[in-house]
Amino acid sequence: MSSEIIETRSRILQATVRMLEEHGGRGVRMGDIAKAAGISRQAVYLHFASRAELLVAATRYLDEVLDLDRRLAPSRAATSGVERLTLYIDFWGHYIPKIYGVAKALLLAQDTDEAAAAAWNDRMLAMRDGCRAAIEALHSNGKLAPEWTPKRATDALWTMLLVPNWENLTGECGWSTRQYVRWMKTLAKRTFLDESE
Amino acid sequence: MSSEIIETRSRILQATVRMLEEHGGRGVRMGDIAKAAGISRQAVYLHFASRAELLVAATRYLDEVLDLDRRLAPSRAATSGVERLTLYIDFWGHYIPKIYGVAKALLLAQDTDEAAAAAWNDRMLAMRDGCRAAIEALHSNGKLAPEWTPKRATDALWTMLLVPNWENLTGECGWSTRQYVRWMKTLAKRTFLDESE
DNA sequence: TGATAAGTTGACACAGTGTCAATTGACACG
DNA sequence: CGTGTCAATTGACACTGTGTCAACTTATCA
Repeated sequence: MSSEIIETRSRILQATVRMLEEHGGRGVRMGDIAKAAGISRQAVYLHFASRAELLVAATRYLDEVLDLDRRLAPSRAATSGVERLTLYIDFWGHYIPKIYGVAKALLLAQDTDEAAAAAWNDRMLAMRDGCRAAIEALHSNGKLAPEWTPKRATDALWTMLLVPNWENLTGECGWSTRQYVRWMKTLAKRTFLDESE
Repeated sequence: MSSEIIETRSRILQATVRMLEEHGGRGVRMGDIAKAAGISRQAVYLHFASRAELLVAATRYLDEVLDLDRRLAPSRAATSGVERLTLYIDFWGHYIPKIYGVAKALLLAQDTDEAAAAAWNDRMLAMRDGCRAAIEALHSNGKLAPEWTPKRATDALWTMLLVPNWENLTGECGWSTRQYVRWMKTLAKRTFLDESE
């Protein structure tokens, strides 16, 4: 039955997400995932053509489970540029830890896997688009500090919000995600906001 | 002769650096390096026990060739905290592109290789220490903005200067290293400097 | 009863790292 | 002149993980 196909498929995806979260995205093999899903390694290949494809599907699955659209809604509904900016940072900052395992695995797979690299890239470009929208909103409110063009401000905001920055601050430096988010908001406001008036 | 040993060893290191630079640190195999050095793959193992060890040696070799100490001297000789901070960013910002190939390879090897992960970590901790010294200098000048403790300011500066940020801005965003350095300096001054007085 | 489709088992190709043993070739020393 | 030493070579091989293939099982639907 097709409902069983779907069931197995999502058991695999659940197992993938769980394993990657548990191991910080490192050293999780196809066989480990299969075992965690209670099926044979080969059965995984009946549903996903390659490890990269599985990882990509897992990120999509996570987006769905975590209801990405609902989380994005507040920043999209913001009435001012500043609000949009801070709400977007809020969203993304709290989203990173939830997807970190899968994201890290995808990031590491870039080394050997062209498809994984492309998928990660796509993902980051989507995030960039959120940054662009926030900066654009600020700009059309006339609140973007004059030294910035929208393009360069987008570059800068995007880079600030990259996963490795969160990873370093919360991992190596011991910051909480809450502290991370607070700093990113302050930094973004100080950097991009035109205070004159 | 021991001079020949040294000669071969450094031919390997040169080849390693060259190959990694050419390929952005990706997909360079032991055999490729051997071929580039004009010896057999096995001969590489006569000088370096593993790929990770070779990569670590290559970073040390590069530090020597590029005269790390000389480059570090200006910031160490700075007379004020602000000067120390900006000169350190100058140093590091211009150093990254020179070591990028090797650094990226080490970063990617973290996935499979424990030793590579440890080596990269060491490296980053050394960089952190430079950040700490700059922040400390600022602090003892009474110029560190009051909302920062030295530890948290060090965390923040260190994270800002991480390789992936340079990678993203110069790679994906098309910034020049000069633009990158300029922005990092501005950002650091705005963020950490106490302007009151 | 028989077709279809998911899943299982086990074998295998392939790439890349690292190991091992036997051999070559140069050079130094008595 | 012969001998020992040592870097380097060649070729074989173990190991790990991904991905493929073929034969077989099981359940469901018609």
